Amino acid sequence: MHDGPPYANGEIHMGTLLNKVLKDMVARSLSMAGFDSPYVPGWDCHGLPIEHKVMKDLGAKGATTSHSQIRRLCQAEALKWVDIQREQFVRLGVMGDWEHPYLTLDPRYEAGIMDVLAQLVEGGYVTRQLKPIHWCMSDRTALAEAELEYKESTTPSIYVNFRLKSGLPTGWPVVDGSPFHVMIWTTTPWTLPANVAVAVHPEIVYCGIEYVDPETQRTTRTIVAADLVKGVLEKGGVGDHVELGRCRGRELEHAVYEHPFLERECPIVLANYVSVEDGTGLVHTAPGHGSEDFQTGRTYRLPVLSPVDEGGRFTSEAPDWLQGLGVFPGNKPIIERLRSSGHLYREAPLTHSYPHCWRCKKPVIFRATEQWFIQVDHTDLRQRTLEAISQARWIPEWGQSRIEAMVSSRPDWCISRQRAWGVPIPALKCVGCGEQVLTAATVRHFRDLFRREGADAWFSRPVAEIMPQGLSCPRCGAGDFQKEGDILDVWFESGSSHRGVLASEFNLGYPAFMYLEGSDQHRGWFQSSILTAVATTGRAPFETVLTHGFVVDDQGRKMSKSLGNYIPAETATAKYGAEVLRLYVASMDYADDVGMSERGIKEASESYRKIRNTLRYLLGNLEDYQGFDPSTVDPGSLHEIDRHALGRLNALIRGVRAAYEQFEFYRVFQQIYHFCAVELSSFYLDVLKDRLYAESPAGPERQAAQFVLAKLHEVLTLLLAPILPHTAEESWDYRPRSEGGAPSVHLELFPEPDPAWDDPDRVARWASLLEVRDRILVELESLRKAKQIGSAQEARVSIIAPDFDRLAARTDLLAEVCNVSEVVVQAGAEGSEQVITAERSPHAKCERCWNHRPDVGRFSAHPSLCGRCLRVLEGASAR
RNA sequence: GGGCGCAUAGCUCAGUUGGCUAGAGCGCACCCCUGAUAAGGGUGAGGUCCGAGGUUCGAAUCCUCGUGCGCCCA
Repeated sequence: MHDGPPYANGEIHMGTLLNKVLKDMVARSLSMAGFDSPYVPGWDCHGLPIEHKVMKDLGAKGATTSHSQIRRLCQAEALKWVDIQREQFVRLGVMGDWEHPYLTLDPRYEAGIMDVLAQLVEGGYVTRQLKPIHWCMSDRTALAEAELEYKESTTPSIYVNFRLKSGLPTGWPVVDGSPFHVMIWTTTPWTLPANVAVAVHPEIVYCGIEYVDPETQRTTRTIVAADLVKGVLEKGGVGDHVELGRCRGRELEHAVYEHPFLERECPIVLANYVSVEDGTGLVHTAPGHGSEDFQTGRTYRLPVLSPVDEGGRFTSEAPDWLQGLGVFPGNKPIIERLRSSGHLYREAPLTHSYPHCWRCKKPVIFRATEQWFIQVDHTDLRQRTLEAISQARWIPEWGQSRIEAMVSSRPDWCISRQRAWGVPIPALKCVGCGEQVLTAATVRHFRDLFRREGADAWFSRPVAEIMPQGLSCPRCGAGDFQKEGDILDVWFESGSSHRGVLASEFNLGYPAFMYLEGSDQHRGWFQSSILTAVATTGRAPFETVLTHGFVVDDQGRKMSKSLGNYIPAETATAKYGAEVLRLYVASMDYADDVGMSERGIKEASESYRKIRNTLRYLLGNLEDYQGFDPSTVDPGSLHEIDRHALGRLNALIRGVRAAYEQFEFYRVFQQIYHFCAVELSSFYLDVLKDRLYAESPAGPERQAAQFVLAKLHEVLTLLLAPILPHTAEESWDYRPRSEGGAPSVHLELFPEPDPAWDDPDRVARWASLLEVRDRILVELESLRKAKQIGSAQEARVSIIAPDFDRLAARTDLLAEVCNVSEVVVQAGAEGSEQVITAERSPHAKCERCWNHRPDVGRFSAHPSLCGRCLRVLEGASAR
């Protein structure tokens, strides 16, 4: 069992609790099934949320605080939560090497990450490509989604006609001198220099129309989504139009248009995100300035243009009339240019939600920058990963199709982040020519450095001290370098745990037997782990992946603080106790989402008390059993019902062990609980009371019963141990000494069924016996309602049965299992119905055992006792 | 909008390849016990098997289309 590291930030929640408890039950049950089942917990310590928290605490000081100092604060923050969460996990009874967890900020772990990276670089997977990211022009920095604030902002909103050169749908009228256009809409005119395509939706219906522009009086032919024609023309003040043709978007694919102010011919492409909610249904596409555009660009191999520098000014790649201008001021000349060239259909200001920088509050832009990528299709990595996926076991099975779909369609993996709190990508930039040096040899050099000094060395020490000696630029041969500032995606870090934890340091073995996480990790950790593992080792880092659903409330809605259905794990544990919460987790089928509620926890408490009280009763009646050797009990002295109980216990052992093997803890719970409540509490233990309380304390009758009680106690305690570790341990401590065994129940193995108690004939006999019992109990109930009796012992049952011979032999047993004082059977006519009647016993009640017996009163020395009790008492006094 | 799932009693779960009046435990109601007592026992009432179509002699079960909820994307 390899632990997927939770994020070291904040209190644990019910989802964390669910995950950790399930892992613990897996690890403990495997241990008791005879496996070596170590568990090394881990924590994910780097990443934006922690850095974000630290920066917020720093406030204005943040801007002037050094990277190294920020990193020190982040580390303190992460370690603080590691301690808090560790305490909470221990409190939940999760068994693991808590003194030696793995932390992603541990230098040994960081070295493991570098080791994986070196191998990927060596294999040629790692490349540098342009990718658009959120960029603050004022702070000159990349921003993560969490660092954006969405506010209302007013921008120009323009409709532009791009002249179509070819690809008009067949059948549409072609007129010389009156070309068709495609009309696009955008609120960021400044991105038009980077326009390389127009996207349409394959299924949306588009209309070719002809209208007269009210301003220029020019007749124009253009294409707009059919649903938007009316609105678009109204906005432009156009009265009439003529429809010239209709087509689906897919018919427009590969048509070619001319860029409105650059010498560039661009294609119409298809994209599923295009909608008719606003605009024209045709989307201006600039892969350098938008995330979706970038994806579409990858599909169609479009160039990623981003003629904008760090300060948000147009570069020399932009037309000369824009160079040096800021992007927002650039809107105006672009619009004027479009107007004068006749491409502009309409312009108006629009106020809409727009992302702003969390720190300087200014609007941000999308700007393409160079990022490090892992190429998913290099040397067939995607196919090899899919193959590895098919060789792992996925529980539930649909997890496989889920991750397969994701891996099949995932883009290249961008592994660089422009942050402070993480493990650096140790790329060196040649001061002379700007070449980025990142080779397997340099990465391994830094791996060794990080192992010695930690990744902080990258940030705190000058490049000359830490760079490989004698390194020269492979392109220009110069020897001066500077450190690049990017860090690795945290998914790369945790996804490397198979190296830093499984394959080294902790001696856990590779691959892991199991990864067990929530189903969201099909996109997260499972995927980052298997990709890096297949690329570096050729195989999956796990044999089995078990996933669980999410914690929802009792109505199936997600838990959130704002909905008011949130149950804090910490307070629930304090209020109800770890064992109750563990039992609650165990009682539900985690493959689906698990519904949790205060009421549900209360019900789990009830179940827990029933189980606990059953164990307590067993122990209570074994009080004098210490030192007694069960092996001296003659199996022949066991009653029929004792053998029945042990047979049922065999069935329980088999059922529960099978459920553990399938990790179906709710079946473990259902079976154990049912056994405690139905087989024991309401039946066997109730029936046993006469022997336990009234028979001679050390006599064979009572000792036979105690023999069974000890067995029941031992088996139940062992079977419960993975789910209720504290309760089981406590119960184990009180077991009869003669049972021997390990000092802790958690060092024991699961019990085996004893074939001596298997008897198919007995099972059949008891099935019919219990049917008769059910009918007797109904009769007793009507007698009770009639106020004839209170307890069953006050009753005498008469049965008139056609199968007299079979039943007559069992009258004692019937009386025993029904707790009545007497059962009498009479022969009935052949083929007649069985008739059961009950009445108040005519006999006197024995003061000692409370049975109503005919011989009560016959013994002058003890007129209130029955013969059995008199014998017991005389035996006791004779001693 | 797309991918993957889930839906049987108030709750947690059964319900084989379609085949008895859809089951169990808990909870609930009522009753009993007072030698498991912040316990124990008994009886009983609870179901539009998410909905609508379809296949079939027969559907909780198979098919189609929906609805609701969840995770991941967009």
